[in-house]
Amino acid sequence: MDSRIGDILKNSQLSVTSGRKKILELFLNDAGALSHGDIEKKAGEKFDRVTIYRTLQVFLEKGIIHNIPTADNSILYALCKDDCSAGHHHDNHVHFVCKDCGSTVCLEDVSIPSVKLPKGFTSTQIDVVVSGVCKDCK
Amino acid sequence: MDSRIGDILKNSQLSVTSGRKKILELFLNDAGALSHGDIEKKAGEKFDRVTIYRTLQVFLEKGIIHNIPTADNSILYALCKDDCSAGHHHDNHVHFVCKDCGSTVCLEDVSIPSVKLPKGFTSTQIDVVVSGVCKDCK
DNA sequence: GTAACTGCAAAATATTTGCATCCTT
DNA sequence: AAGGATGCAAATATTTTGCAGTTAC
Repeated sequence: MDSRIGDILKNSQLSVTSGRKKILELFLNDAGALSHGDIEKKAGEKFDRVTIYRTLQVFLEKGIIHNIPTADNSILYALCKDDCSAGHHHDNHVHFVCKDCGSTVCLEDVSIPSVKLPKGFTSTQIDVVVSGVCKDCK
Repeated sequence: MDSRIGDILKNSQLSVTSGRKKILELFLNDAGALSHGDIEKKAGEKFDRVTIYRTLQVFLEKGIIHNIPTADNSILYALCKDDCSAGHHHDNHVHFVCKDCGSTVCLEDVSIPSVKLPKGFTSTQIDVVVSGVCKDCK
């Protein structure tokens, strides 16, 4: 088992339970983003829908994961990088949604271009979602 | 009544009905984006939830409106520009979500910066959602 | 042992579908 | 008149909440 799992949970002052470990493991193994449904499937019917809801919510609050806005408005979650802390995301990378295989990946190495806002607007977060065809589906 | 309303519907080969006119009017009057709930409220209990669902879906298919991915994953819709046609959106502007007043507006005059994708990736659409404080809430 | 977490049941919401009726063309 | 659009009812799906039993620390 990945030693990072316990560390991440402890760092966020969460009890280390089997459910949380399992969900966290899914995120660590799967480079991409996962929806509630994905987790339910991949976890292998092991635990309750409700537990997944609550776990994802706690992870969000603690800054372990973040949610990704998608063009089709499905709800996706992905691991945050180390420099995310509770309530303060520095999630400045591009998300890519493949229209063929449906997977969503974080393009860590593509930096978010700066956006010039009109006078009076202040930005605290910028999400960029690119839709298209990924390298595996080409 | 705004003469554009009838034109838009006719151009999309849709029957001009009171429900569609009303919903379209809301979009034309309100510069920002609307959620299903917003429409229900603003329409003044006049028509059925189901009609709203179906109308929004038809508008989406015809390219009259598009949906906006938001950081909190609520579903928002906004009018498409003239150069949108059914199934082919050229929705290349930035969306701004105000964390204070909750409104979402399209920043038509802020162009989408180009994004360099890794080898093998092809993009067909880029959505940029900026979260922050708008000029009215500052 | 205590506080936190989980599972089950159930409630509250949201979305989809079928069908009869009404409206637009 | 014919086809599409609407409203109502009901079926599904999704998310939230309460509570009792279990587990982590």
